[in-house]
Amino acid sequence: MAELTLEDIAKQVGVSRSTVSRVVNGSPNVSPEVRLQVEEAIRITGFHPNAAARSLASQRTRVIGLVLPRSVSSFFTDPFFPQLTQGIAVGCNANDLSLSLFLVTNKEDEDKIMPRISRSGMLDGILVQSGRADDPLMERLTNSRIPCVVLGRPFNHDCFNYIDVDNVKAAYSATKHLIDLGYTRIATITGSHGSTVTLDRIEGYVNALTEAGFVVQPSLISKGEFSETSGYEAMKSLLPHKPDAVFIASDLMASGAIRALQDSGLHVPEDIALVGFDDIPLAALTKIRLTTIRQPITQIGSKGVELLIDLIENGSQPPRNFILDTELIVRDSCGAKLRQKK
Amino acid sequence: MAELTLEDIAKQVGVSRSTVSRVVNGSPNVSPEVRLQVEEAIRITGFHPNAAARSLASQRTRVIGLVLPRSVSSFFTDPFFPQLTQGIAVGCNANDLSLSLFLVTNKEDEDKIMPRISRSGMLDGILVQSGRADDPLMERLTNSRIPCVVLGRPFNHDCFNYIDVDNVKAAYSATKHLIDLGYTRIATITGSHGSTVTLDRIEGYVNALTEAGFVVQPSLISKGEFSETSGYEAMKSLLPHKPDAVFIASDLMASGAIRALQDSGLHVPEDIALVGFDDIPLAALTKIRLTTIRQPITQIGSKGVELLIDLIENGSQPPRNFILDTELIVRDSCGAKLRQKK
DNA sequence: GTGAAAGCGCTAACAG
DNA sequence: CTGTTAGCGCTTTCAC
Repeated sequence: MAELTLEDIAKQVGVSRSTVSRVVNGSPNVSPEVRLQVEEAIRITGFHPNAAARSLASQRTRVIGLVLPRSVSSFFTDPFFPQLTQGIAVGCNANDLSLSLFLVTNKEDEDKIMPRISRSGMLDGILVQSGRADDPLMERLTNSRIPCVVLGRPFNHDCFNYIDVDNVKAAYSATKHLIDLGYTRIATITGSHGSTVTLDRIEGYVNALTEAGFVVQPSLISKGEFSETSGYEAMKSLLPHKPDAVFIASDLMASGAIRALQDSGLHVPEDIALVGFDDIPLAALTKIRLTTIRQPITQIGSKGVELLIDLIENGSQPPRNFILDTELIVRDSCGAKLRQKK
Repeated sequence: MAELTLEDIAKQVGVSRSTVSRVVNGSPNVSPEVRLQVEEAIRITGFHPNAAARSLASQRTRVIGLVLPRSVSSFFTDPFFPQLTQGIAVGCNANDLSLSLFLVTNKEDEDKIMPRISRSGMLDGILVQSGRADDPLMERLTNSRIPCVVLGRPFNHDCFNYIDVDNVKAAYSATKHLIDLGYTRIATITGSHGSTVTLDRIEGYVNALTEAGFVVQPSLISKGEFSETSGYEAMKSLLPHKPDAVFIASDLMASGAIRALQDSGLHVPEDIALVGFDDIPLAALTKIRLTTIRQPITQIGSKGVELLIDLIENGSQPPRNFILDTELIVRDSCGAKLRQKK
């Protein structure tokens, strides 16, 4: 069976192609009787308008892109990204949008994919997960005219539409929680170097310490890069400096840290208390349940879709942003249940 | 700047639109000099052909879809899916294809998404992850004419193009490994009810037991559904029946099983030996490193893309399939290092 | 090797 | 409220 066209339906009902088009697009300018007839014909035949022709004529594709840059090397090791993707997918489904996924794995990908993204008219808008200070992708994207929402805080946040959580505040509250529990040598394991999340979370950590009158000790700040293994290594390197608590910038790294502690014969939270970040499913399932900062990951995704749709329909000036709330989830790893709050 | 068209480039170089089109599409029928000039003009202007117009004229979109049905509820809890997605993305990048992601989360999604997938000409072909016996999606997909590759073994595998591993053989080798190590009360935790992976893995388990002269005991077969929690529950329910080893249909469930064992004060592998399935990154990172069956997850994805491209270009009859190899990865949880092989 | 011309199936003025 | 008429930007015969 050859694919049906508007014309076929029009002929069948005895109206013009335009009328059928109006019905398909929900235009009010169609008489009820005609509308019913056309709808019936469409239903019976299973007609579905051709997407390419539609896009060509209307300059709209109803497709948005999700770009995960090279810096996101951990698409499948950290549940954060799949969960974000899921949130976006749900938002797309709800709005009759299709989602195109661009996983950039190397420089060649980037060079090949970028023009397709920005110049071929294939996408109505894009979502980019990025918080790298120096991501070359961001610049290329800014130069293109395509509506764009960043998931995470862009380095130069005045120029972008973005969705984020207040990482400074969240890290502050995590660290403050440890301070309030009476810990005095509070370390931190950071995220990847150069990303805004990492900078913000360090800032929150420093703020809390400073506010409480502690001196920030560089030896208690250990660099991770969001992977489990990096959490393990970072924890190991922290041990000689005898921290009694650690704020860790992701749950995945926290699970690595726990592994390092186990290997060293130390107990959580008795010997060292831990607070993580993200609240991935794993956090509640480890043997020592993780106290952590919950991010509304799914909502970041769906809110991003919402904002993007708005930009597409109403223009993107001036840049807007939404800061979503985080929540401290107290479980076992912080030792709150063993200690007395001050 | 308005978007450039073929015509603009043509005018600029002083040739016809057709010639530019030929250059863009790598047709051999262009003189070297003209080709060079056109290429130069394209490079300078940054011209990129309009995807919609191209699709409309050529009936090709260079977009393929990845459909993850409702039954895949665990897109972000089990690393299997993200990893598969990554493999597919890499395959797409390598072949200048775009990837459209359809995460079906409920019945409404399915009804809305399906016609878009199969009738709107938006996709050149699709990849479906599915192994449910009764997935309604599969039937709808078969009825549509769109080239389709199933990732996993479809229930009625004669009718489909698919990529899979030999789950029967893999489960057999996992179970056989436990038998060879001298265990005598070997249990299994299965995957979700009704999926072909689950059936196949049970079959392999039964085969190994039978071959070794063991009687298959229903009380030693516990139903999971691929989630961590279900692994935990399944292990708990197995405990009263005193297994000395368990073959578990996924690493994620295995990690749940380990948690259950820890809660019960039992040690792996001293009290109970475990073999998992998948070899997700986590498997090598748990405190008790998991012996498991490694699936070439990424390759399943990229091979799927490859086959799909072939179907699109050369037709899909007769149905073809590729069965990829698995490998038993011996680590600590099976107790191989404590026991003497027979 | 190159150009002219005819669509691909749809939307969007515009006229009635 | 409805039909007519132009395209949207490209591919693809078909002549030359």
